This record gives sequence, structure tokens and C-alpha cells, in this order.
Amino acid sequence: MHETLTIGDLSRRTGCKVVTIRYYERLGLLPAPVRTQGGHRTYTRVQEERLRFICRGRSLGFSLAAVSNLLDLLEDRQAECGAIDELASSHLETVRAKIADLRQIEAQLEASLRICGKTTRAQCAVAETLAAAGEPDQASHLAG
Amino acid sequence: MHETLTIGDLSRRTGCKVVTIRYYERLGLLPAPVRTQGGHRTYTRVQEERLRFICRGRSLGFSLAAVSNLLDLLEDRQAECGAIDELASSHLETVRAKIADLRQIEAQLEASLRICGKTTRAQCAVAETLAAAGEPDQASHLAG
DNA sequence: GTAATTTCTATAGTCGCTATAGGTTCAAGC
DNA sequence: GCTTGAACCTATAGCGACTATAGAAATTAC
Repeated sequence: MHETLTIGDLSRRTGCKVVTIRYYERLGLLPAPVRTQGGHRTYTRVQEERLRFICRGRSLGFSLAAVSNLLDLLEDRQAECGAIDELASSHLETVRAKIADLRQIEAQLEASLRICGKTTRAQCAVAETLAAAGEPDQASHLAG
Repeated sequence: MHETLTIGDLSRRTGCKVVTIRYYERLGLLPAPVRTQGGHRTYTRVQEERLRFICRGRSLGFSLAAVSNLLDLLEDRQAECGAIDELASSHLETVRAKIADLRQIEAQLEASLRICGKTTRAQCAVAETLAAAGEPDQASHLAG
């Protein structure tokens, strides 16, 4: 029994919550681990590495589906680096688009807050920004 | 019957989907409108303004709960501009934090993509970035 | 041996919608 | 007046990525 980890150990080592680890297992992202006689999960370093990979992917904003794809690609010795690159750069596009959206939001909030604090309630700039009856804009991909 | 709108009209005018309008009503963000004898909803300009406000708030990234608060504050003639300002600037903080996170992600993805394409599969930089066994970082507020 | 902690399962809830099914009403053309 | 087709109605379930709850069993520390 050298070097096996409980789910709590694994959680502490990776920073991934216990419930989340079980959740990943249920989704099939992590293989079902060996259990103790009592039914507790025991993990090895291999699983720890895999979990780290998943967490890292998530922290880079990849969806779990994308992470799953990446894991498959890495597993497959045949697979080419190109496929991985593609996933990463398409994700980079998404990230950049989000940044652009958020910067616009930032600018608008800044603008109304600059004006406000100088006006009376009746013309609260923030309220006006929100009530602005301009064309409906579809920033549907925001809401993050 | 001058100037009443069907839910479809309202949807076209505001850019907010029909199902979403009904959803907002169910949540209590929009008041239940007058109905035709047949049960179809009919809206007025007042409701249109309110919906526009909600959509605008959402497009600025406010949660529906925050939008609801803002609507209450605006409704309340007693309320001060300050409360609105506070909500807005705390939201601005959140937006800025998200931008900062995304920029880090962007930088990391850029870095690995720059290296990759120049190396062989065995040392795919993107894969290495993801597998990086550094300290677990908690970018839990990402995943957007 | 007992008490505290950890782990187990299963289920429901979060947020902001979106999709589906199956029915009813409305407006227009003939 | 009648038919057709679009728009509308309700109710329910699903999405992603968790998070929370309840209640039981296993483990560990003393």
C-alpha cells in the first residue's frame, strides 16, 4: 500500500473538491478507481496526473467536453499535435472574443459611473445607461 | 386598443426571445400582462421599457438578481443614486477581475501555441501547458 | 471502545435560458 | 362563414458544471 491516496488526499493535492472529483468520475473523465473493502476510493499517481490535467484545462476555460477531447488526443499516440493545436487556438479565439465583450462592458460601466456621483438622483447616469432605449443589441454570448 | 403589443411584437422590438419574455414573467421580473379573451398576452409601452431595461442589464453582464435589485431601486423614489452606483461599481470590479483572468489565459494559450507547430508531437507545448504539474491554482471563478 | 472525521450514495437545486410536445387562438384569404 | 397557417398557450425536461442536502457506513485518532 505504498503511495495510494484517499479522495480527500487527492482533493488537497490538486485543489479539486471531493464532490467534483466524484462528478468527473461519473462523467467518465476519470476512470473508476480501486476501492477499499469498505468501498472508499483509492487513487494512484496516474489518476492524480489525469485530474491535474483536467483541472488545468478547466482553469484555462476549456469545457469539460474539450478537456475530454484533449485527453483522448494525448492518449492516442497516433494523433497529431495539429489537432491539439487546433482545439487550443479555436479556444483562444473564444477567449479573445470574451475579453473584447467584457472590455466594452467595462467601458460603459466606467462611463456612467464617471458621470454619476456628480448628478442628482433624477438623472442617475447608471440608471440612464441601463434604460438607454437604443437598438437592441445581441450580446447573447455574454452573460458569463 | 391603441398601441398594444403581442408577445411577438415585443420580442421583435426588444430583441428578447418570446420564451425568454415568458421566463422573465415567471420569475416576477415582468408583471403579468393583460390577456386577450383567448389568453394571449398584450403589452404596453411601460412593459416594453421595463423589458428593455432588463435586457440592457443582462447585456452588461448583470445577473437577473442584480437587475431585479436595480429595478426595485429605480422604482423607489426614496432610494438614492448611491445604492445604484454601488451595485454598478461592484459589478465593474467583477468584470475587471474576469478580464484579468481571461488575459492570463490568453497569454498562456498564446505562449504554448507560439512554441508549438515548431516541435514534434512528443513535446507538444500545448499538451505540456495543460499537463503542467505546478501548484493547483484556484481560478474557480472562471469557467465562463 | 468510542467519538470525530471522512467517505459513501442518491437526489435535488443553482443560473439563464433552450427545446420539446401537444394543444388553442388569431388574422387573412376565399 | 370557413379554412389554413402562423403565432400563441402551458407544462415539462434538458443544458453545463457544479453545489448542497440527507442519511448511512467506513475509517482514524485517542
